[in-house]
Amino acid sequence: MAPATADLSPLVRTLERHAAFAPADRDAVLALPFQVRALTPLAALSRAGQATRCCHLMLDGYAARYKLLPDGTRQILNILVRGDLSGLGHALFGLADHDVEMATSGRVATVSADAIEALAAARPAVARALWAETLFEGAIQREWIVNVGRRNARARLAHLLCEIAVRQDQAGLGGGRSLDLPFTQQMIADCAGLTSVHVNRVLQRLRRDGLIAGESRRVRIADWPALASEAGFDDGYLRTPRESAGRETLAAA
Amino acid sequence: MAPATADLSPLVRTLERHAAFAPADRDAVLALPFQVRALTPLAALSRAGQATRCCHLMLDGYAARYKLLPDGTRQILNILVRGDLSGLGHALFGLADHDVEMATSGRVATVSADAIEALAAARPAVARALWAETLFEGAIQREWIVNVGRRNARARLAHLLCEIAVRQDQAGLGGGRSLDLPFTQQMIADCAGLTSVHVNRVLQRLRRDGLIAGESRRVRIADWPALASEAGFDDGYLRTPRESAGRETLAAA
DNA sequence: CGAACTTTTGACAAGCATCAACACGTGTGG
DNA sequence: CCACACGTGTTGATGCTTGTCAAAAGTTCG
Repeated sequence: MAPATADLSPLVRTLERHAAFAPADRDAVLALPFQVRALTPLAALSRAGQATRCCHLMLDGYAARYKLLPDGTRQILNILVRGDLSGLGHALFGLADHDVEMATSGRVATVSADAIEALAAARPAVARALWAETLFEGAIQREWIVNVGRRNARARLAHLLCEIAVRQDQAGLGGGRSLDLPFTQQMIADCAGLTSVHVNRVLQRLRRDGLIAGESRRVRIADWPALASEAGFDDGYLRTPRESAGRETLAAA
Repeated sequence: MAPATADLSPLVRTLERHAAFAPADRDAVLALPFQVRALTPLAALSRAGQATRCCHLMLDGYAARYKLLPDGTRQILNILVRGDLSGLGHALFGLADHDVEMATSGRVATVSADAIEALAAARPAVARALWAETLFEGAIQREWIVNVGRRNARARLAHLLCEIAVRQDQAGLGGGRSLDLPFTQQMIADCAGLTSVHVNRVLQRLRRDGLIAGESRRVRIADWPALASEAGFDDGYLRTPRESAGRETLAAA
């Protein structure tokens, strides 16, 4: 995968979506002390109930936040891609309220919460960007509530694929509409609040209808307009004001 | 209802859950310029797509954030009670990505985003509290994803009632476990991702089983342990570290 | 006192879950 | 190198949960 970019530049990229950074801001972020770890699937970044004072920046691969219910079912809350921060809240509160673990193999950079808080206190632009990023994550989570609450299985999966494709694209990963999703159908089911059996059937239909292509674990979006339309997908919630003003986006193209 | 407490003290109360305030911090928050408005049900606090540079503090009554889907269905994303801030994200981004409107009559205090940002820039404790409050709202929204994604209708409604009861209690409103919910069943349905017909039936069963009491629009929790148990309700996500350390909470009692 | 909304009820349909196999690929150890 | 175990994907049969449609009864408010 991504070569030896073992620095915090993905974080700079993420934060600069929200606020204008002076060179000194950029340098300050890049100067944060961190530690890179290569992880395998299922490796934990946070465990619910665990005390913690550090957070994690995704460098490669995918991670998933989720909550486990008493009956053993699980609900995935978000998929983390390159540039995403895991556990900002956990770090600030000192306690994790949900689990985060790797969905694929990949690398993460671990940063101490103290260093981040100190940086936020010292540099207003960084503080504002961190706050805005937190608000931004909230917008994504609200869209997930809508997804599981008010869309049927087909639209839910379509929406999930659209969102991940756009977020991948924004992270500077692979070609916009293609999607190399190494997720099991069980994991997709846990994102959508469905069973893996039903996900299997709906995915087959989407494939048969020409909306997606590729065999399992290699989903490719074959017909973006149709998929986005069935999903009721509007990428507005994934764009920041600074971006909307400027460059072209995937969905608009 | 609440008498003439037309100041920003509910905001101070909310923020002090997250960070230790010096008297000067308190005073600075209370000194924010604001404007109180008495609103009737359905009055808008934000409209999706609308440009805005102010946010709203709930003083009395309830409001609801929601998103409308192309097919006309709606999904409520959160219920706002006294002390909650509406539209922090909208204000910071300058654009609303969802609707917020009053669910009952009540009063809100409107504050300009510029004033809040200036205050955050000037007082680190306030900035930190605002950031923490944003993270905190994220925790509530994650629990809503779980609720609509992985619980059946009965547990969803039970969970919703438990959450609102605890949040009301935390806001310093009415007696802990009693709940005076002036919501239509359609509104409850929009919170839970269900239809109003099904909500009606499930509510009847909860009443018949002795978990709740009171006629419509006057729900009272009759058997907290049983209701919380069926909901799989754990109030951990509603408590901040500063609180957990100290005083007694509703669910623990 | 009537209009508009909300709650309630019933009959029926559909979407999705559940259960239980079986197929397929991959990796591992004998 | 083969046999086997294991995780994952696939399929079918069946049934429960929830949605849909429609109408009646109750409520609120001008």
